[in-house]
Amino acid sequence: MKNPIADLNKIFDSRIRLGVMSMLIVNHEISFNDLKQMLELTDGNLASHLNTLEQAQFIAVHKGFIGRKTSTTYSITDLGKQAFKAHLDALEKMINKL
Amino acid sequence: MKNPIADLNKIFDSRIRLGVMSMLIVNHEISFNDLKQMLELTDGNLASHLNTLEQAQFIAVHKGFIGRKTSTTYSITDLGKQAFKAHLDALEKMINKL
DNA sequence: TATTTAACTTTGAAAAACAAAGCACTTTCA
DNA sequence: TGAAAGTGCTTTGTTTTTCAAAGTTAAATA
Repeated sequence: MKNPIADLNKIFDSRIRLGVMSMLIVNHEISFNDLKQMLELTDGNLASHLNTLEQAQFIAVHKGFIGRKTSTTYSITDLGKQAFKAHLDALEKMINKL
Repeated sequence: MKNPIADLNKIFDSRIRLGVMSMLIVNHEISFNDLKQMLELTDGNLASHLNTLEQAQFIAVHKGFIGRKTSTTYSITDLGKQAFKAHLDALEKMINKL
């Protein structure tokens, strides 16, 4: 038998990063503020998790405006999509022995 | 829209505890040593995660023998089964927007 | 002009993860 | 018989991660 957790991606151990990714898979683009409210996080906490995901190049940041107000939005990258799907596959494999 | 991570169980954020539970769902009983080898962990690390799961009453410990050698085995409790399934449901709901 | 909002960064504390070593007990091997 | 090895821990201490709170910059609104 094989180590069932070896293929899980460490970046997605965090529920918050998992939540961000799952939201970005569904919604093409989401603002900082929406993520914050949806996941019920403080600014600093969200920012640091987004940073981790950006470092890994799993998400991309877009600085823009709504009217003249700044609005930062985030989207998933191809690499991020790949990694997330691989993680979900690993989870499934681990669990589908049920 | 609802917070997608609110229903995830914090105990299962850990890949190791997730791995232990997934193994115990499939195999009725597993020894300390087998878990250790399968998950590639040090004694201390495994023991502390098992302790967390035991505290939560998600697993039960059985001290026994194989021949005359001591052998501690672990099994999942009904509560553990419930909690794990609820976690998997939450994961699925989070992801099945795909 | 004062306040608010957005999106951070910085700081620091608390919690969690982890490896290594020690330990009690038993068994096996030389 | 004595040394080495295995099982299943606990203890210790370090590293990593998480997180909240406060500070920051810049623009918008009252």
